[in-house]
This record gives sequence, structure tokens and C-alpha cells, in this order.
Amino acid sequence: MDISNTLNEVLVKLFRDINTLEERAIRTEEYQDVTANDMHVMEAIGPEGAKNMTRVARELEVTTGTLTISVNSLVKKGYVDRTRSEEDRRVVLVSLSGKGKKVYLHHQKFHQEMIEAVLQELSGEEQRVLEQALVKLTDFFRQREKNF
Amino acid sequence: MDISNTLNEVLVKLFRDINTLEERAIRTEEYQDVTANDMHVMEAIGPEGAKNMTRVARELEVTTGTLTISVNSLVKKGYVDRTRSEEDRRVVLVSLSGKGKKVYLHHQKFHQEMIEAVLQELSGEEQRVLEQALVKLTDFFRQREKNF
DNA sequence: GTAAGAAAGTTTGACATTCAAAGTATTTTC
DNA sequence: GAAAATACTTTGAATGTCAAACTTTCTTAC
Repeated sequence: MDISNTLNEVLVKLFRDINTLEERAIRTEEYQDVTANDMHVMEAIGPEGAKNMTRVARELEVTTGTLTISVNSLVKKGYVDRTRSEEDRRVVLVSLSGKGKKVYLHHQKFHQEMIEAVLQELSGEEQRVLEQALVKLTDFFRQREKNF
Repeated sequence: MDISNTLNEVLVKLFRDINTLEERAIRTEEYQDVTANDMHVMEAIGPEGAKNMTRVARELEVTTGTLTISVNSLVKKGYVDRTRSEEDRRVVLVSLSGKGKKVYLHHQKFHQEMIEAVLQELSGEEQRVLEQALVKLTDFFRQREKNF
């Protein structure tokens, strides 16, 4: 199979399924109630300190209305803390709870395993080449997106 | 930051960017009412002849109930034809209509163009290493699926 | 200072996607 | 020919999404 077929298959299948696959990876006995969307929101909030709703929504490219609903559920499940800013009472700050941070790390570990699987059997030189290629592609697609 | 952290970040963002780009590309003046999900269903049905519901559902990894709903909408929009099998009257056969085939080809062309554009950015060695990495990534998920 | 406008979030109403489980029609098995 | 299996649809409930209306709070312009 040549490269353009590989790329096409990855494009069609892997990208379609990646959410499902990640969700299955995150759901364990310990974290049964975490959806893929929950995970994305927690990733956008991040483990360091609090962010306001607008910023997280922009990062996720969803409306704040949508984020409100996601955060409602995450707060109810105990993964996210929500407080009102003292400096500006319009602002709502969200952050990962202790439980939220644990899930976050668990998911990071999954990512790490994924990367290790990819890097396996690639020499140091090849790893650098791959990194280079991916950076190029990221730039390429980011450029593209502006023109749509 | 070491190479595996860089790769992790690049991979996560790249995937998100490409998904967004592709979703936007589906909808054009001509095919405004085609959602990403519609496109996936049409891809699974394929341009050659008819398939039964169970087979398409298995390919998409959704329940037949879910597929029924997707197909209802595609039939209403005129992209898919649905007939009952003569040999086995329980079986429902779905196939792309003329309009459906046109969208299918349009989307395939987009894929091809995107892949060509991507490959143009990369040297021969970069292409080779990228392919290797993507195969590994696909294997990683495939392997994981078996153990769940 | 205060009225008008802007900004940050939430709520509402609508729709799409999904599943599990119950229901219908048809075929297979014994 | 009755019981079981199969193929599909329907139903009920949940999640995820947006646009638009709404509430509260802050900023700006006079």
C-alpha cells in the first residue's frame, strides 16, 4: 500500500473513530461517567489554575451556551469546580477538581502510550524527520483554514 | 520539551484542524444539507450497488436503529435509495442515488486533493517516515480495541 | 454620576445523533 | 407448523450543538 492510500485510510477511518477510541480508553471502572466530550472540556480547562468560560469556549470552538451545559454536567459529576470571579462578577472561573486532575493525568498517560507506540522502532533521526513533517502539516492546515 | 511531548501536541491539534477543515469542505453551495454524519453513511454504503442495513451499520459501528434514523434523513434529502429485498423480505437494501453518487465523488476528490497537497509539502523521506508513523498509530488503536 | 452600550454567562427552544429495549415482519429450524 | 432466529423500525431517554433572548455586571461617553 502506498503513502497516499495510507493517508486516505487514516483520514477516513481513524479520524472518524478517534473520539470513540479515546472515549473507550478513558472509561474504566474508576471513571465510568467520563464522555469524550467531557475529556475535551477538561483538556481545554487544563490542570493549572482557573480559566473563564469564554476562553475555554473559544479554545474548544463552541459557543458559551454549549460550554455552560458541558460544565453543568462536569460540576455535577464532580470533575470541575466553578466559581465567580471577585474582580469581575460577570466572569465565571472553571478549574479541575482533585478528581478532575486525576482523570486528566490518566488521559495524558494514554496519549503518552499512543506516542510511544508511534515512535517505537523509529531511530532518533527518523523521529526528528517525523516531527518536522508534522510541524509542516500543522502549518499547512492552519494556513488552509484561514481561507475557508 | 522532548520530542514525544511535541509530537503529542502536534498530533492532537493536527487531528482537530483536519477534522474541522474536512467538515467545512463537505458543505458547498451545491450540497448544503450534507452533514459529516451523512457523508460517513454514504461512504459506508459506497458507490457500487446496494448493501443491507446490518452490514452498513456494522461497518459504521452503530446500531441498526441509529442507521435507520440516518437513512430516513438521507432518503428524504434524496441522496439514498431504499428498497426491500425480493429474495428475503426482511432485508432492506440501501444504495446511493444519482445525487448521492455525485456527492460521494465530490468528497473523494476533496480527499485526493488534500492528500496531494499534503504530500507536496513533504520530502521523500518525510513521506516515508510519516507513513510508517500513521501505520503504527492505526495498529495501536486496532490492538487496543481487541483488548476491550 | 448616570444613561447607553458592551461583555460574560445562562437559559430556552429546536434539532441531530446515539443507544437499549420493545415491537413487527419474515425466514429458518426442528 | 410452532418456536426461535433474523432484519429492521420504533420508542424513550440522553448528550451535544447552535442561535437568540435574557440577566447581571462593568465600561464608556457625556
